[in-house]
Amino acid sequence: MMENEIFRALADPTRRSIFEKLAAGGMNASSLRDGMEISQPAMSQHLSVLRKAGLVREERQGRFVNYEVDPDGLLLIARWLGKYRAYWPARIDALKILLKDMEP
Amino acid sequence: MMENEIFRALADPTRRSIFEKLAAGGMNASSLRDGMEISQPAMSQHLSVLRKAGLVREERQGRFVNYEVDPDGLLLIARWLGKYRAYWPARIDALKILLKDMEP
DNA sequence: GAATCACATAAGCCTATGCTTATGTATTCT
DNA sequence: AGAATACATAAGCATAGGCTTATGTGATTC
Repeated sequence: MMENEIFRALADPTRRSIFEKLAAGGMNASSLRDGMEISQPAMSQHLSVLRKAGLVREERQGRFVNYEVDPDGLLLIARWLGKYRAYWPARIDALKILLKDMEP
Repeated sequence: MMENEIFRALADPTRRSIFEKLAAGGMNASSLRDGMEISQPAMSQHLSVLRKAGLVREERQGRFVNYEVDPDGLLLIARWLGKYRAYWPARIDALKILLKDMEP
């Protein structure tokens, strides 16, 4: 799981939508498609990209595969953001406090 | 400046390198190229993408153009990350405290 | 004011990427 | 066992994205 894969995964708006949907609660690939106008293979491919980036993880349940947000990916983004804390605007200045714990 | 432009800008490793270099201190486009094996037009194009994404801002100084990190872009990422605070791993749990201030 | 410098833009090429249709692979149901 | 369901993978296509070479533009220097 690399920084590069994460940002490339999030560069696609459809994938960010999928991720956002999963953040509201884990679900299987079919449920994810509901109301999304996306083909089954396209969804499968997007989930694969998200999974390889560490943003999402899967768990087989019978013939369904349940997907959920993987905190590991979010941690990497937080770390990336942390590198630039010197430039954070004042509104998130408080973040500085916790950054000590975030350093690799 | 949109969320989409930000993530797409950061999806390219060269652009993340440029951004990281700028985070160490503002400088002009030529200085940015030093030790980077990148053509002048390529650098100019990357800077344009970063600027349109709100990650970088420019200031003309004579015939040089000085670039520096734009905190606005970072704020957007922080906001995006904030949406998923429920999934942040324990190590950045402290972030929750400040999130009240980050909400739009 | 002509040459030079710093940078931006244009046009074209090549690869990456997201989609489609078709097919493969588990798992469940009858 | 056979059909159906849920999903993954393969192959092909069309567009997007990053690079290159060439040229344009604004500022400085001689």
